[in-house]
Amino acid sequence: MSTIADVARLASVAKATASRALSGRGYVSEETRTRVVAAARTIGYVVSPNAASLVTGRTKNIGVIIPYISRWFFAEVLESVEQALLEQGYDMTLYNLPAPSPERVRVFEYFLARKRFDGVISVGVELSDEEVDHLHHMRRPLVGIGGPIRGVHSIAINDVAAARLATEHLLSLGHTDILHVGGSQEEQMDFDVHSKRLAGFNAAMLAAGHPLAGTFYACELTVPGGYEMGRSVLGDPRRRPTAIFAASDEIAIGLIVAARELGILVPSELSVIGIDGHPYAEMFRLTTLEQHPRNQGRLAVTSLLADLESPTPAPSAESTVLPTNLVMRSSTSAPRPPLP
Amino acid sequence: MSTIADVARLASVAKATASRALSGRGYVSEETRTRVVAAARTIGYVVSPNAASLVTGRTKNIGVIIPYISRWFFAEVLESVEQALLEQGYDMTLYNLPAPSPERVRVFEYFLARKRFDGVISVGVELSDEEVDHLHHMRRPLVGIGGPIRGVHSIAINDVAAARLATEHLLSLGHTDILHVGGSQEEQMDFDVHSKRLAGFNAAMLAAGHPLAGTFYACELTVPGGYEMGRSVLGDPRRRPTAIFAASDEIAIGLIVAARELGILVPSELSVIGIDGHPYAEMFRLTTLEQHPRNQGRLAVTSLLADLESPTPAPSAESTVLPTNLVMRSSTSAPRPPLP
DNA sequence: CTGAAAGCGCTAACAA
DNA sequence: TTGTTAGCGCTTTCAG
Repeated sequence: MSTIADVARLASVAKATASRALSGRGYVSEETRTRVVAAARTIGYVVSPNAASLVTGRTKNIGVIIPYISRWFFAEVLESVEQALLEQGYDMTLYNLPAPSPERVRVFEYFLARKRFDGVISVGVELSDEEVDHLHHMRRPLVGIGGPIRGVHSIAINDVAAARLATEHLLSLGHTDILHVGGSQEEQMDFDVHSKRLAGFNAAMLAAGHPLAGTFYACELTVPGGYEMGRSVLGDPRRRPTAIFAASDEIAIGLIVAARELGILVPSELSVIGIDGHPYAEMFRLTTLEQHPRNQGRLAVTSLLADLESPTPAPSAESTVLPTNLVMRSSTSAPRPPLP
Repeated sequence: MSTIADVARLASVAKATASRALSGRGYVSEETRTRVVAAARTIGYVVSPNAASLVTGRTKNIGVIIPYISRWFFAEVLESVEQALLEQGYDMTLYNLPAPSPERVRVFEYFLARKRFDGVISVGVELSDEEVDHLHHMRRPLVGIGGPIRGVHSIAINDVAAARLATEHLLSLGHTDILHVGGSQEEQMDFDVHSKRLAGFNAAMLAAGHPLAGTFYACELTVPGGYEMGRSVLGDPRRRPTAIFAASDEIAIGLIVAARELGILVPSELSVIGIDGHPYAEMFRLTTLEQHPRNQGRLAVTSLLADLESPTPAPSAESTVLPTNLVMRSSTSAPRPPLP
């Protein structure tokens, strides 16, 4: 593998000049620049970012921590982040951390601590005070997606408001017998997403004067999770609701599959609304609140790289939540209220 | 950020000794080792892998190229690769390359060319001769998943055999009117997966003496893709098959959703078999050939790291295909032949 | 077993 | 505009 010394020799200049010519920093005459570039091409020279970062302190590498890869929302965020970073010439190093674990400690204390990254994006991970300190201690920008992180910018939707909006949509259609199927209140996701969505649902129901008793069912936030819950809760025609607000599209899809198996027509006999904007929504006649994960990903990258350019004094105490766009997408055949 | 010099000073040893003590390479008395380690702990020292790799040539970082993140199979591979690498103390840098594009060229000529990686794992990407040369030129191990790569080890299933096996399963149940829904023959995926699976299907059908005309339909390899195809091909009762072999579980799921919407009972009126081992298989009464993506991922990592330890002389001309386990998983209610 | 010194590949001062 | 020099943080000879 050739070094910049080889390039310099071939172009008959000093290493420093070759460096300036190739990196674009500092003055080089147009003529020598072309000579250096030509030399680099002929021997197939590519800078060693390791060596460069040793002296510049910049690695052109961003660390990303994320709890799931195969859930739709997270996969979309990841794709958009990777794409945005690549466009800007950055590498993305990925850490997949499903739950608090020994591995997680190791990632924070070892992997993230080695000045290998110019910055870190934390996707859907609620960091402990200690972890935030660890990260801040490195004096590198940090951006969050999915909820606030002390002292840094983050991108998130307002979960309470989203849940409330979704529920109000069902209420406005005339539904009164509405269920919420969401994540377990005992096993919270990070940022208490489960309880926030439940809170939004409850608020809307109470405001409309409906009782809350027996309106909430907890399941895993996956399609099979929603399916199982659907089988058990929709089986009994007497206690069957006319509408369900699901905490995620994946749950909603599972519910719809179960409903159809039980001979319940969706949406005419059962309206289902979810959150995310999942690409399967249309084929399942699902109404959903789009969460625009790709936008969130790009926004995070933009914000992080901006911080890198001009080290903004980190927002002191509270984090900045940039609310994302929330668009209600009604599917081809809109949910209908129960026939009188 | 503290350096090894700080540690050395605090422990009253030379930098070299501190280095030996912390890395475990070279002789250090048990007593000084503990002193050095203690010193490192107190000031929170973590090695800079960049600086270390500059002298050792090892980066403890593996590059991964993958065409999709949100498709189930790829997400699973990614998760398992990341996990296996982390266990071994390696970072994973991810490049998401959906299609041949200018971006792709840049990744190979720039990002992968900068000796930032100890090795590369290529998941489901068929590399051009030029790209393989690029990679080999770096004299770093390379492992493939999904199909052969010239001169290196790779992990893959036998697509022709898998398709044939799936089709034979349907034939053995007594089906004669079988369709294959798979990827377009014009827009091949890498490694010609589409045509291989079609070939396997055709072989089984011919062997059983069935005509091929009108048995193949092409769609996108996604759930909505399968759904659309299902709507159009299952709509007409006269030309409806009794069984379908889908090239992927995602297609199969889409087909089943469409079938159910059209009032076709699955599996009693329509048997569907797919490939992958998707977690939704059971709830959709789908029979599937498991492809064990997580095993493939771990196998790739093991193979790569082994190559790293003892630089095996690359398998000269042809690549080694380690066939993966192929298990047929029958769902709760098995596909049945058409009633006579 | 430990220390001193050299140097990995590169860029940033500073001179020229 | 270019060259010289120093040094980023670490590991590795090579002496001791």
